[in-house]
Amino acid sequence: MATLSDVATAAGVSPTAVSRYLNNRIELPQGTRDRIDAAIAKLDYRPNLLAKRLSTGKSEAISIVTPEISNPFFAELAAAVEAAADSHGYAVYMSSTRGDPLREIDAIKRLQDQHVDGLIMMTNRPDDGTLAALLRHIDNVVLLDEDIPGVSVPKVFVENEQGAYLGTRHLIEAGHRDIALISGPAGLMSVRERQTGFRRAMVEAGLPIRAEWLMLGEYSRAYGAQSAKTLLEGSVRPTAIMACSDYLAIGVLQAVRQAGLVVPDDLSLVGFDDMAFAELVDPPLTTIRQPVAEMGRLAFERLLALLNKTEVATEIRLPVELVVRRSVAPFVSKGQ
Amino acid sequence: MATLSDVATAAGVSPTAVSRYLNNRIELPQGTRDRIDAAIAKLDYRPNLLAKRLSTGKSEAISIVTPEISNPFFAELAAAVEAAADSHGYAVYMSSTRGDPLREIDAIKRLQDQHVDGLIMMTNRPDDGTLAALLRHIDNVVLLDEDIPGVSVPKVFVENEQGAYLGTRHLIEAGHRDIALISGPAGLMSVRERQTGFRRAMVEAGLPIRAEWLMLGEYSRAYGAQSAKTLLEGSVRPTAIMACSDYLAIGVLQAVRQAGLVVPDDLSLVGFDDMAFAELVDPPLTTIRQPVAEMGRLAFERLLALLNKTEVATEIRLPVELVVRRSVAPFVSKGQ
DNA sequence: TGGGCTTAGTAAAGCGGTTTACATGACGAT
DNA sequence: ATCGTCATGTAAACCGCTTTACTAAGCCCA
Repeated sequence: MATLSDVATAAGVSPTAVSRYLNNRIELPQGTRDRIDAAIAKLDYRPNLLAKRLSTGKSEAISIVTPEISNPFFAELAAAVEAAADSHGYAVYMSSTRGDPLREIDAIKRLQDQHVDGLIMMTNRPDDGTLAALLRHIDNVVLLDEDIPGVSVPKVFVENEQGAYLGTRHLIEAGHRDIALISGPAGLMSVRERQTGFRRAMVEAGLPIRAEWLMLGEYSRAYGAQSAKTLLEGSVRPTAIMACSDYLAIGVLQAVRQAGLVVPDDLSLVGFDDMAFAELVDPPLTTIRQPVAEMGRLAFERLLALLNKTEVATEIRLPVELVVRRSVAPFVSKGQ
Repeated sequence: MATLSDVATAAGVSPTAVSRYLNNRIELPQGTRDRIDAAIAKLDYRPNLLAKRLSTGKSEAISIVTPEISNPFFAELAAAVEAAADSHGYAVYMSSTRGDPLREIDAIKRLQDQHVDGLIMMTNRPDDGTLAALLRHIDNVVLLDEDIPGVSVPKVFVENEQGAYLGTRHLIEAGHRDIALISGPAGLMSVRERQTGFRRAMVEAGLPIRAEWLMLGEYSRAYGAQSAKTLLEGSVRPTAIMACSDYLAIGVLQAVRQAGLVVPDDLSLVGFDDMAFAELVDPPLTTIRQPVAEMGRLAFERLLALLNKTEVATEIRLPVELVVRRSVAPFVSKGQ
């Protein structure tokens, strides 16, 4: 590979001149410019990014940390971030933590190594304070999708409370009164907020909330199935379920089918996320759509602003919307 | 951040000693080792990777190029690669080409910039020779999932021919004789091979292959739906379809439903890939499973071997397997 | 004719490591 | 006493680029 010096020699100028010319830090007469351009073309010179980075201390790269990149929700988020980053000339490192806190910490350390300029962090487990402590002294991080309490960085979330409210109200409007909630781990912001939205809709409609119908566990298909099974085996059955993720909803769907029942005839169901498969399952899932592409793009833009020091740590909330498909049916009283 | 020199000063030795000690290139007496270790701990020294890379010319990072990271198939592949890379201390750059050849070329250039040590490349469009020409002079690339003809690098593919053969034979064994094939773009290796497998099964069973039932287009849901519509509207209808990707199969599923028909009662269907949603759709899809995790892992290992010069350019074929679910029914003749 | 201002550059010191080649002192052997 | 050898390191160049501070030459103007 040709180096900057090679180009300089070939063009009969100093390396400094070439460097400054390439970075628009100097005005050179046409003749000199032509000689440099010719040398670059002839030698097929391409700057060594490593050297550039070492020298400038910037890497023009960011890292995105997801719990699991093979999860379509995070994959879509990552894809949106990547697209935005790419359009600004930033490369993207990715890492899946697979729920391992150590790997989350690793990613943050990489950032400290100046390996990358900034970090977009997604997590899906409640933090015990470790992450918060680590992030407290770092200022080029953006939190996406889920909060880590106690750190003040830009955050891009959705209207979780409103989402659960919309979903629950949709069920209530269909005539349901006995509605259960299935959600993720208790410590998570999204779980708390969605629960609040659920409660608001129920209270507003004057409906009772049964403690044993509030299932908080994890955002997984398995937990959805298990919770649904428990609910269906209870002495009193709900007629509808608000599931706080599509994965949970899929689990419910399978458990219901296994019990020989049918969604929505025997049980109405609303999901959350609107992942690609939501409209492919049977029945197509009524769910709360998160603007995933928008979230990813915005997160990158916040980060970029942060790097350019034009951003203060602020929290953005993106709207969600109810997508009506076919997993909710009007309530028909048992007596009929 | 503390530097190597800081550590050396604190430990009362030269930077050389510290560097060599950290890289196991020198034997030092216990006392010296302890002083260095203490200095590292006290200063919280962490090596600057950029400097290290510039110096060694290695980046301990690879890049993975996918057509679209939000596509679960590629996301799973990427996740597997990432996991393998991570366990060997390699970081992973990701880029989605979104079908843009320019972005594929970009990724290769990044490699040449020594930005990364190696590249795992996935593509899903036939190459017009541009990529092949670019890759011809590069030796740290591994091709995954799909071929680029004319380049001799390690390749990790699946038994495409056998997969389509198994799927088609499964349909034949269920009594079907009128079987259509829906697949991706004509120029692709996987498409060619799967077509061959399909033909082999048909010929073996003495069944005719109708040219108008060979649909080659693209691996997308839309094309699956459109092809199914065409097939259903034809004067003679197939009773079964071999779809060469689960995305295609989903499209078929939707078109069939739209036509007021039912899978598998009116039409049997086999997919290819066994993506996560394959068992979630209605009916759960009988399909050909690709060992995605294995593919990703193996691809990384090939690349690693390549970097260590212990690998010759060889092509690996991974076995696929038929996963029977509920989208295939025995053929019942119309007369009944 | 010399002082100041432009123009068109350059020298050299970093950035933070790695690596090659060499140095110093102690010790054992002759 | 001297030589060779081993143990224990070190000096300095280098990776390829950026950046700060400086300079040489030319020109204008008084």
